[in-house]
Amino acid sequence: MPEEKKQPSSRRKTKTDKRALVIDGAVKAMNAKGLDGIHARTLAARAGISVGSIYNLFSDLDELTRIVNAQTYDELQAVVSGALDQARKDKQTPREQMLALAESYLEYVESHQTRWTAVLAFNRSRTEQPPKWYLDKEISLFKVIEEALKAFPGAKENKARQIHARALWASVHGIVTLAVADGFLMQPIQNVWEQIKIIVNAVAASLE
Amino acid sequence: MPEEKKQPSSRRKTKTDKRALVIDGAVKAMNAKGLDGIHARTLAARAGISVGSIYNLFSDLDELTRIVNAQTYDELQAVVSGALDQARKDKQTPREQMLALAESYLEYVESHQTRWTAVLAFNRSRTEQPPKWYLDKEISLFKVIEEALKAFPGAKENKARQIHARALWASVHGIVTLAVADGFLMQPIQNVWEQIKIIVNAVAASLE
DNA sequence: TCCTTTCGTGAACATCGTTCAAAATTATGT
DNA sequence: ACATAATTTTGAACGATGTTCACGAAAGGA
Repeated sequence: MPEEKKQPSSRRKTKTDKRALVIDGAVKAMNAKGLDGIHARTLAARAGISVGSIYNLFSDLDELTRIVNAQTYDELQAVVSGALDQARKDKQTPREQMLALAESYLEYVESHQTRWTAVLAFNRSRTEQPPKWYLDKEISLFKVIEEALKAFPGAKENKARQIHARALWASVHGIVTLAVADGFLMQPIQNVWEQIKIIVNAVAASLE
Repeated sequence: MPEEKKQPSSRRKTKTDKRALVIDGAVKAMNAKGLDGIHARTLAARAGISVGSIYNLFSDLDELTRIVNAQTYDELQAVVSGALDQARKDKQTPREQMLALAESYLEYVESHQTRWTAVLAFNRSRTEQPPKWYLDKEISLFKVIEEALKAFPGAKENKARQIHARALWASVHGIVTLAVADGFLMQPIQNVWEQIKIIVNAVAASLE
């Protein structure tokens, strides 16, 4: 019989406070220096606690990093689904809605390069399966595209729509990612946007 | 006036030999464990030399890693351009040629997952600009697609062809990469192939 | 107040990439 | 052949890193 965990009010509060403090510092460090900013001793010092306490608040640095990345995912998610809502309100065509979606993604990544590349670099560096709640962040991002696809006549069937959504998402993601990898040096943002239009327009045409 | 460097025959030979030995071990370690297999002490031991000698043969581990990755690039390059040559010999349509190209890429990555994810993870983890010879490996891979695009009527102009090539390459890359990220678990290879066909067919249709 | 439970601490451990002074080896000059 | 110079090899040592853990402090419940 599993006993109920008692939650000492005052102590619990200070604990979540410290967690929030560390997370806040980690977000700032991530914004400034990407993954290289995430170090146990540094973050502990900035939060005014000891190294060991980091491991009382988080199981390891990976968990902390995932929490920070989750915030980035949430932010991006808000931007992207906000763009879709706006496009719908403006009575844009399905194709225009899809383009608006992709554009919002490109804009977000371009103006948050350090944070976003940190997310991608971290995801690639970890070989083990990420926890479910973390995976869901990715998936819900991709669900927005699937939602936008429903407006197309040629994507009525569920299975086909899923595949198309995945293909579109992965493509736009690939284009943006390749561009941000060299800091939009070889590929100025105008070129990137043209590439996105080529793919989205081509796929949209096949669905109209 | 810079004097010519004399190259003592016997010594120089053993030096390149050791380099090759270390590289060979690094390739094997990379195949087996990805980036986690690349460690100075381990590689030194396997090559029968001391830790310090690694730094006599290479400036640092990054250089060694890039050399290993370059071999992977070369291998992939051979596979992909071989696929294009074959498709041309078989008198396939431009669209079929493009599909053959993408398929060869997917097949290579699927059967060399560890090595390929290591390449991508490494490229992302380094923030500094990679050396030119390393960048060229990426570029020459992308040139193959540009070459295949020349067969399309709608891609006669240079500028447009470059953008299309980049868009196609980045898209296929994105699709494959996203799939290999979770080891083809969520996305079985059949799905991945369907996604590729959607993109390539859509773009091909817009160029015919 | 005393006991139990929880939490915070920082020294300690293992491992990493990298450096460097000394030793070993090889080339060069006579 | 020998001595000297140049080069290479070595492994101990350095500074960081993530993580652990025994111990002491703090807080809760009786």
